[in-house]
Amino acid sequence: MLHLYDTATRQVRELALREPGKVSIYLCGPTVYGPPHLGHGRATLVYDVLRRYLEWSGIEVRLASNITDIDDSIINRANRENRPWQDITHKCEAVWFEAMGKLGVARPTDVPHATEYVDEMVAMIGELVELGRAYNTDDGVYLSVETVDDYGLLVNQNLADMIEGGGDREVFGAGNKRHPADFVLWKLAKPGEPSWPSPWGDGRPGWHSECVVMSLDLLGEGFDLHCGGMDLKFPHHENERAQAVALGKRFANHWMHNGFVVDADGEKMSKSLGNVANLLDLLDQYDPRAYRMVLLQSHYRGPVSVTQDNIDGAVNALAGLDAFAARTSTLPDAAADPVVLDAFRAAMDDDLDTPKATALLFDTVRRANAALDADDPSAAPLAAAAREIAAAVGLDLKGAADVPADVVEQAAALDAARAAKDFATADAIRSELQGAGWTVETGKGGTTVRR
RNA sequence: GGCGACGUGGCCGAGUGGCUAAGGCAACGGCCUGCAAAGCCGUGAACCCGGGUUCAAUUCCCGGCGUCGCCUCCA
Repeated sequence: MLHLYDTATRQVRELALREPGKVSIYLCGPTVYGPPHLGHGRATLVYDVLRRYLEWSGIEVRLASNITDIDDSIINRANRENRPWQDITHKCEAVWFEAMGKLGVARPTDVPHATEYVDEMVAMIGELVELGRAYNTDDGVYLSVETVDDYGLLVNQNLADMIEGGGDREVFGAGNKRHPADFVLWKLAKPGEPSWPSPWGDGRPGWHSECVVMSLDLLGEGFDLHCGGMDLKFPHHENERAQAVALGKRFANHWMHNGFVVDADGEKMSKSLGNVANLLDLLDQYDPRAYRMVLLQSHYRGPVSVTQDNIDGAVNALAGLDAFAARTSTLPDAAADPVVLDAFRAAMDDDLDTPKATALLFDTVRRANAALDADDPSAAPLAAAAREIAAAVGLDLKGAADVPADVVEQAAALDAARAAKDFATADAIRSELQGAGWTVETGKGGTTVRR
C-alpha cells in the first residue's frame, strides 16, 4: 500500500483510505489571473502521476481541484486593464486547461469554482462567528487563530515563534485584528468591487475559506489526502485547517506537499530557461513530455531545477524510450513481467519514489533490448512491463505512429536504391525523408521510418 | 530571531551503517551501415570540511562552511 510523507506528522506513513478501494483527494488549484508558470506545472504533474498510479493500482480516485475565480489579484488586473474581471477568469481558466491538456494532466474529477460556493462560505463564516471563533471588524470578518488548537501544526511552529520572527514584514490589517496572525474570512467590498451579500455587509470571501467548504462538500469530512505546493503550506493550508478545526470538523487525514521549481542558481521560481518565462512557452518550445520526465527523475519533495540541460536531457531520454516503443510495437502481446511490476510498486509505494521507478523503467528497457538482440523470449514480458510502467506514470510513448503510405513507398524506394547500389539516389531519398521530419533508421531488415 | 531543506561522478539526480553507491544526459569504445544517421550493447569517473559514536559512516550525532525555502495573500 502507498506510503506518503505527511506534513502534519512529519513522517512517511501509509495513506489510509476512508473507504477501501477509493481515495478522495483535494488539490489546491490555481487563482486564474495570469498564465500558468512552471511551478503550477510541477504541482499538477506531481499529482497527476499520483492519480494515475493510484488508478493503475485499481483504486478509484476522486480528485477535486478548485479554481479560485475571485481574488484581489484578479480584481487588480481587471482594474489595471479596465476589463470585466470575469473576462480574465474565463480566459485564464481556458488557457489553464489547455496547458494541462498539453502536459497530459488528466482533468480532475471535480472542478469547483469559488464563485459557485459563496453562499456556503457565508454560512460557514456565520457558524464561526456564532461559535465565537471569528469576529467582525470595520473591514471584514477575521478568524481568531488563538481559539484554534495546534495552530501552526503544518509549519511546525507555534504562534509565539511565528510572531516573534515576523521579521520586517508588514502585518496586513494589523490595526483591526485581535492577533497579528488572524486572517480574513470575509472582505467588505470597496466601491466598484465585485461583491456578494452577507450578514456583515456586501463583500467577497477571503482566500482560505473556499477550499474548506468545497473539500468538505465534495469529499466529506475526514477525506483522505490534501495536496498542494510547498508554498501553500503556510498560510493557506494552515488557515484552511484552522477553519475546519474551529468548526469542529475532521479535515484532511494526510497532507502532501511538493517542492519548488528553482532556477539554475538554486533559487525559487521559474525564469531559468531564459527563453522560457512560463509554462506555455515551455510547452510551445519543447516536447511537453520532457517536463514530466524531468520531474519523474527527481523526487517530488525536493527542489527541481528546470534548465536547458535538464530539458535537453529529458528530450534525449524520451527519444530512447520512443525508439524502444517503436521497436517493440510489433511484439506479440504478453503478460508483463511480474517481478518488474512488483519492483515498480515497491518504489512507488515508498513515498512515490519516481526516480527509482524511472531507473527501473530504463533498466527494463535495456534488458528487453538485449533479449530482443539475443532472440530471447523474455523480451515480450519485459517490454510489456516497461509499457505498463510508462503508462502508470503518464508517459505517453510514441510507438507505432502511423506512417503515411507515400512515406512507406519512399522507404521502400530507398531500400531498392541501396540494393542496386545506387547510393546517390538512396542518399537523396534519405535526406528528403529527414527533411520532412522523419527519423530514418537503416538496419538489417531494411529501412524503417518514424517520427 | 524561529522553523525547515540541501551539499554525491563533466551535468542532472537516487540511495545505503559494512556486500560492485541507482538511473538519465554528455563523453568514450564496439556492433550494425555503401557512408552516415538512428538504434543496440559496453566502459570510465563521485559521497563539502572537522570532530564524535561504532569493529565499520557517504549514511547516525555534534560543530563548521556553503546554498536554498517558509515565518500573511505565491504551485
